[in-house]
Amino acid sequence: MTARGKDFVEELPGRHEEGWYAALIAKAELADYSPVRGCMVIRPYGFALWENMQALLDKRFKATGHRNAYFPIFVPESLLLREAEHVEGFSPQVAWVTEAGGEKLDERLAIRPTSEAIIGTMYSKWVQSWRDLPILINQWANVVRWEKRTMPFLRTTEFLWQEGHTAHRAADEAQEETMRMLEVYRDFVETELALPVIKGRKSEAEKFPGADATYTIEALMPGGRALQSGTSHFLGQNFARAFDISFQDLDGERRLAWTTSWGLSTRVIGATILEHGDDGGLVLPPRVAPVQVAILPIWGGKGADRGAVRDAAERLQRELSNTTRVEVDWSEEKQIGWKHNEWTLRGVPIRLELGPRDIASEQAILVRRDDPNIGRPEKRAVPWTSLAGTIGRTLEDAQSGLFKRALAAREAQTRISNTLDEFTQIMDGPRGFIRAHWCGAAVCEARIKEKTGATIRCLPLDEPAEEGTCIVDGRSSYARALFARAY
RNA sequence: CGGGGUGUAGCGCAGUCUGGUAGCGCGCUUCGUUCGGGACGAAGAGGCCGGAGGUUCAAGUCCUCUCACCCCGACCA
Repeated sequence: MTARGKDFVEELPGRHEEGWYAALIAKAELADYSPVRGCMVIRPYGFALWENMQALLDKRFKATGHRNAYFPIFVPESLLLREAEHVEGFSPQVAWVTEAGGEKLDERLAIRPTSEAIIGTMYSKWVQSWRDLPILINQWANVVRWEKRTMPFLRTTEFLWQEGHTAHRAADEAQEETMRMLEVYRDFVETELALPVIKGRKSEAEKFPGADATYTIEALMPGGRALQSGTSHFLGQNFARAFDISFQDLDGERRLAWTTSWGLSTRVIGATILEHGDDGGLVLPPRVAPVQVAILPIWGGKGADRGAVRDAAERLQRELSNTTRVEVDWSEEKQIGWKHNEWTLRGVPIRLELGPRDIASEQAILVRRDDPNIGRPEKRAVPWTSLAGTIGRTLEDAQSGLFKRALAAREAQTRISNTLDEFTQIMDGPRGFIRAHWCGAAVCEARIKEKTGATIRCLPLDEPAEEGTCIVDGRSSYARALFARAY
């Protein structure tokens, strides 16, 4: 690496250094801090990433029979108070509107921290007969939760997400829906974001306020901390009871509906950045990258034929744009080294260099962002005629490569522990996932959290049955729980 | 909300102890030379020193109060 190249890398803290994440978000222009505490501005490049994620997820929602709708951002206090556990869980985080139109409001309005209350109220009006069920609705929205400590994308006061809310005639149907959407999340996050996750059920202490059961997909970030990346809740009849979502069944009996809710937020953008990024900056999974291929024209020195380079770049852009998201860096002032670093920082999966020498031999130089050798990656000459095919295969290869790399990293950071002492040592050191026996008692869970900072991320669904004893009190356990410090 | 830290040009910082004309690097503008991994020269533009009050002939610097952000904890998608 040249001295200059090194200077560039030094501008960005190393992958495992303090400040890497925040500096990267700023430099790659994903987001910026706003004048509002804890709220960030998602900049066009970051928003394009979110739009790609939305499109891929929304397609899955539609394919599983859901439709989109939109509900108000304000929730009257009386509605929020209907479900006891729900209020208790969310009230410390709620922002209230108490005054509007120059007058104090008779009833204050919550800015939604989640929409079960307002949606449940509407479902109550819409459901009369068993024929009205199921209701399968999703909304893309913003919500506000007054967090004490914020971090771009991972935890912000206002964030964007989607929340699905469904109502069903029977418990098993709602339970199936809960699991179906959990699987949709797993598939989305693993396939599109290349983030390996573990599906599981939350413990009583960690479940959604008001739910009978909460299911989650948990990812492990490079720092050895877990990130809850999506949740699906089986709400039982709790909300149906609170909001009177009832219907007359086939047999003439009046019954309460069974409901579910599930959400995934812009937090996954943070997960994608953390998981795949490196010393050079962002590394975006090709399937969601706003720009998949960056064409970097090399204009050549004085007397070089810039027109020929321009024509070739235009031609390649036109051809490739049928199958990929291509952008040409048309700037003529910046030098090629600058451009390389810029597009590296932005995580674009493939860069194509196109200079006078390449024009002569009708080829382009292809460089992969996922090449671990950031400063001087492998450069491959590809003839124009086979470029589209090569790029298609390379993008797929990069996508699966990112997933495999992340999976291997997670496996390397997943440990089995049979004693609390050993558990504590791991949490004081490398952290990561720990699979340990737990008797199911909340006090034992709390004890582990107090001693190590780790919480039960989930009780993995595919965890094999295994007789063991709780690492805290020694009582019997029949499967290992998954522990980690959380983001 | 506790504990620690930082606010000075777009960004990164020095100057504050010991009060006396606002500095440096990068970036930006213009011109010229360069151009296959962050080029070079010349000339420029850009500041209510986070905010409010106070002390003083004089405040970036001292005092009081505030606000914001960052890091570490407790709370959380």
